[in-house]
Amino acid sequence: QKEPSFAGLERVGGVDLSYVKGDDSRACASLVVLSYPGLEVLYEDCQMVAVSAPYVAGFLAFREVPFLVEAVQRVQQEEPRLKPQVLLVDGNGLLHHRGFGVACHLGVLTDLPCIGVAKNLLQVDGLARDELHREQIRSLQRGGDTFPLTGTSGNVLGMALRSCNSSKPLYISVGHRVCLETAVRLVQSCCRYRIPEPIRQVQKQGS
DNA sequence: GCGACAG
DNA sequence: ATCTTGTCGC
Repeated sequence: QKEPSFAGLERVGGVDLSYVKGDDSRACASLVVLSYPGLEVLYEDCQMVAVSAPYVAGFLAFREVPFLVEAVQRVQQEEPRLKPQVLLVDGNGLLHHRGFGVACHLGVLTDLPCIGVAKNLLQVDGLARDELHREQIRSLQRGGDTFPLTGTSGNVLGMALRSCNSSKPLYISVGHRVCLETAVRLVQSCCRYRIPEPIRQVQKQGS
């Protein structure tokens, strides 16, 4: 995507698993598709699933991705013209211990462009929630302000993004077939509140 | 051994 | 992720 205005982009999706309270094994696997740039809900799907893999930091994909793939297959089967052109995924992409978080898994398995959107920093490759990091967060003055998440290896693993008016940033990383700059710009353009609207709507749908 | 730990 | 208590801002 080289066009600054995202010409041709009409549908942005969000995927999420929301867990039943008090039951670690049952969850609602949800997909929403929003119009772009209007951010109106075009499609919602929620399917109760039995989750078997435990949550282990660094292995989120093995717990969640099978059900997210099924949700993408359902929209393709039932409403193919509403299939999203890009997915915002609750979790990380390249910002991961092994450089391959849930947003990468889902992208490869569905062949859809995917963007990792995490609400908390995954502490990997020297990145830490330390005083330096908190100071970098304080330096983000306005919605859209960013700083790169550069690991000890020297690689830029993602970007911290101040969305809207919230002092707590989002952690954006490449999932699949989207560069980091485009990922940050698209997420920013989907934000009415701190959480970008496709993920906010899918979490509302799940609960 | 202890702390850290996306969702 | 969920739960719980309290605070701030619109």
